[in-house]
Amino acid sequence: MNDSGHSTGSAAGSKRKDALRNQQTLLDAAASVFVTSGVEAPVRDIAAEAGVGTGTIYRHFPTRADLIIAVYRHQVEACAEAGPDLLTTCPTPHAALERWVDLFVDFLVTKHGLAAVLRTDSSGFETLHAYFLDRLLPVCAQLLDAAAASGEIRPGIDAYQLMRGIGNLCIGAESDPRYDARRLVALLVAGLRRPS
Amino acid sequence: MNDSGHSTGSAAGSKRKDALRNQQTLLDAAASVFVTSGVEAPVRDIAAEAGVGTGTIYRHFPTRADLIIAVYRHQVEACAEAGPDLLTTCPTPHAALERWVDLFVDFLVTKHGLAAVLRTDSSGFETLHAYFLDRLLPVCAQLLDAAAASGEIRPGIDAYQLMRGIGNLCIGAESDPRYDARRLVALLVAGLRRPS
DNA sequence: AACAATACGGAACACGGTTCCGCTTTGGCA
DNA sequence: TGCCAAAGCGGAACCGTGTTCCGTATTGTT
Repeated sequence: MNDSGHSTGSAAGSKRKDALRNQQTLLDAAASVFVTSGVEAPVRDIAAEAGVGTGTIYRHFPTRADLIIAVYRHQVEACAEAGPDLLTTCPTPHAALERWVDLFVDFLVTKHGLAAVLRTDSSGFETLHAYFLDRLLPVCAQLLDAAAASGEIRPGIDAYQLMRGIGNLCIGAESDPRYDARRLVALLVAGLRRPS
Repeated sequence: MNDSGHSTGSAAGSKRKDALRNQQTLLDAAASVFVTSGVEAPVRDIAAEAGVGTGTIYRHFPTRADLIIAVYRHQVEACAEAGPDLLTTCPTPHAALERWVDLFVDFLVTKHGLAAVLRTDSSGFETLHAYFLDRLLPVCAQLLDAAAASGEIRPGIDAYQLMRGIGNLCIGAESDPRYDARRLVALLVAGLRRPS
């Protein structure tokens, strides 16, 4: 309890106030750059936007992926928390699954290039991949299980595959007007339904 | 009419024989490296494997993507030509579509990292993207049209979206045992069926 | 055999992530 | 208030890629 009690949301135990200020500046700058140039914007651009050196970024965020995580943590949390809510709100588990997938897809498609960074390979982004999985996989699994338990969907696809499939389908969706990721994902989720 | 009329198969109008030999050596080396290290192997590795300098690669293939195209041209052609055949061989157009998609997916999944390189972005690979589209899109469209004409599938997804969706679903499939791209693609294609 | 055209090798460049280190700022303490 | 060690900072430097450039070697024609 040594600081005045306001935290920036993340685990900000750092001591010096200029460091804290810079951390926030960086998050803002990154968010701004991500919006205009996409998630794959060069670190140097973010540093420039924040008016700091590149070293500063790496002291606060061990790797580019960690910065991305930090920027989108709130939204990922929101997405994760929405899962259980939808399950109680929606008429059927499958409907809840559909809604949740919509949320997830909107999130991915909205953030320029985020989806492309979720795939297993693309070195340097294991952290990001792991974070998304850690946080969202259980939620997706819960929805999937509920839908399975209610007999609405056929088995054979687990939450991991579904999430990777959705993530993959969203790649490049924002930069190609001819490609509608939402529709394809919807098709996929519809395909989960029991044929009966 | 100055040359003796033997060509290596591709548009090889180049004159000097060492150049032709090197071109073939490069194709073989590239094919070999792609198998062991994936399509994203560094140009220098391919040059080393072929025992030539990097400059030589770029004289024969303007860009890395062109080398990839050259290596896989045969298989892409085969895939393209299989389309019409399947249409006459299979009992229904939808079955033909399924078979063809299987072929395409096998091709993508087999070649380490090829799928990842088909997306619209990933600068430097526009050539490859364009080639795949030019060659395979008409085939896919023909199959899709036939299936639509026979009333087996519902409209709303065009060939372009289907191909991009399939390509995306195949990304990373070879490096992740927990992910079965074939199954997801099958789900997608199954989802095209008319609900009735 | 000589020479011009062609091709070659690999150093050099552009660009992106990441590391390193000398300098600056901060904040506790006298 | 002034001092100083610790914490933080900037950005040059490093590494790995794709790509370009140019001096040199090879080819084949006269």
